[in-house]
Amino acid sequence: MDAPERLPRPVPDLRWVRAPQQARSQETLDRILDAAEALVTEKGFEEATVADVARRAESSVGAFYARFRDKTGLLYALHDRYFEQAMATADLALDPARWAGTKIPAILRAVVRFLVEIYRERQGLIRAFVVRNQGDVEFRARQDRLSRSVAARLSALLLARADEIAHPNAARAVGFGLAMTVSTIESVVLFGELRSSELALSDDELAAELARAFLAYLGVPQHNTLSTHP
Amino acid sequence: MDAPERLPRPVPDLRWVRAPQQARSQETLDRILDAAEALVTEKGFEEATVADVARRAESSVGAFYARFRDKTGLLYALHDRYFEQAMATADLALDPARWAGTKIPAILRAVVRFLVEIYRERQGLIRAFVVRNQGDVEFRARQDRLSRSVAARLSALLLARADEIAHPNAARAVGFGLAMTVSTIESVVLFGELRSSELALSDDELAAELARAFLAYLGVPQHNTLSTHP
DNA sequence: TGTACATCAGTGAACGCGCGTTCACTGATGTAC
DNA sequence: TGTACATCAGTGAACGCGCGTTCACTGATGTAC
Repeated sequence: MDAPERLPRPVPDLRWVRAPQQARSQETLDRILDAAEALVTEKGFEEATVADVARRAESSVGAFYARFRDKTGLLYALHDRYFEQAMATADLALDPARWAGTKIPAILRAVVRFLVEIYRERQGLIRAFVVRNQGDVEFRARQDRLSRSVAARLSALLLARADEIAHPNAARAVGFGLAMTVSTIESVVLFGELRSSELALSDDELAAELARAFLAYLGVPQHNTLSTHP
Repeated sequence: MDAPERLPRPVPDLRWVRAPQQARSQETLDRILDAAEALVTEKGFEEATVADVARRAESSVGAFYARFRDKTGLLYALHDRYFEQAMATADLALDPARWAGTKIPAILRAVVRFLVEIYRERQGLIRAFVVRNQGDVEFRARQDRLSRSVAARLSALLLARADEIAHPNAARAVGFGLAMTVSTIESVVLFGELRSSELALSDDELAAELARAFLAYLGVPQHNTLSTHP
């Protein structure tokens, strides 16, 4: 769920990183990646200087370039780590077995709340990715793979319950509804839309309204909350 | 509606521009602003060089700095022009008189379609503003003023018809629904979300789905399209 | 167990590029008398 | 109607700063014999 920590460290399938040959350099690489993630989280990718990263990792600029082709390679490597975690998380969270016997409202409420939580927890890093999407086609393609995979899993779950959906085109509705949800989470959580208005919402309220909207859009009847199973 | 053209040119309330004293320099300023808008539209603000702008305006870098404190002043001036137009447009489009006797579904369908059109027409410029919002607090405040004003006008319109709305908190629903709508338009139109997926939508379809979602979320019954007045 | 040599890692000063900003100078417009 | 002077506009080469990237060099680790 909040996966950044100590997984067996899925060394990012190294297209963006020159493979270390000794344990020593593997450690350096780890320190660089961790330092970079922290800095990018704090100040964004453009604002995080290679020298910054090196210093924070208690390494050196030269060591950095021994591992990465260029500064972009770093962001790609960070995205690789994130990508692995996110995919694994989505697999778990959207596993059909897990939701057997559950109706759409309960599923969607849980999923939406979960999305809000993840975006909140990893705000800085995800923001850096989203910002990068503007203008880096290659990078957008990678993000697309992730969101499409999440969409596919969610679709499978919901379309298996298509009888609850009144929208004339259930497949489109699921996809578009998810897109609306994610877009809104991005504006609100990542970029603080609404923050200063009298409409400021807590994360719980945000999740509740998003779920309500999604369900209404699908045309799924919403029993006035409360019961999680019928 | 597509207002960039020849309004009496509301010379941007000149906090960001040093006022010209002669007709000649006024013309130069106009050329610079037009050139800048074109370039920013094409390549974004960061990517548009001061030298680029000067060249395109058939002016010079020095002339540029005779008018603008710095490069940022230029974006602010462009936003001033846009802001004036957008406010005027919103005033017209959301004037209560104009919608007297019309029910919520017809209003929302029109407004959403209109928003999609505007974002499509002025894609490049608006994208530049949105991108700038990430990281320039001052700038975000300006954008906020605009969106809040639009929200207020739309709220007035819809809350006057609150009896059509089933959502338990109509005011919040209108505000949040608009936020969802705008966020989604930004992702889809400005940043090409969904473009490559099998979910790719035309602008008409996008507007239709957005309106459907907004109405469903508000809890406004949707007579199967067709009739515009009751 | 030691010695020689090759490769891997790491260091940080120096380089260079892009771009915003300045500045010394030329020309145009306006005003005074 | 002209002349002198002040201010406004405009020009573009030169400056300087930030930052990514390179490179000559030192030290550590591994391998051969």
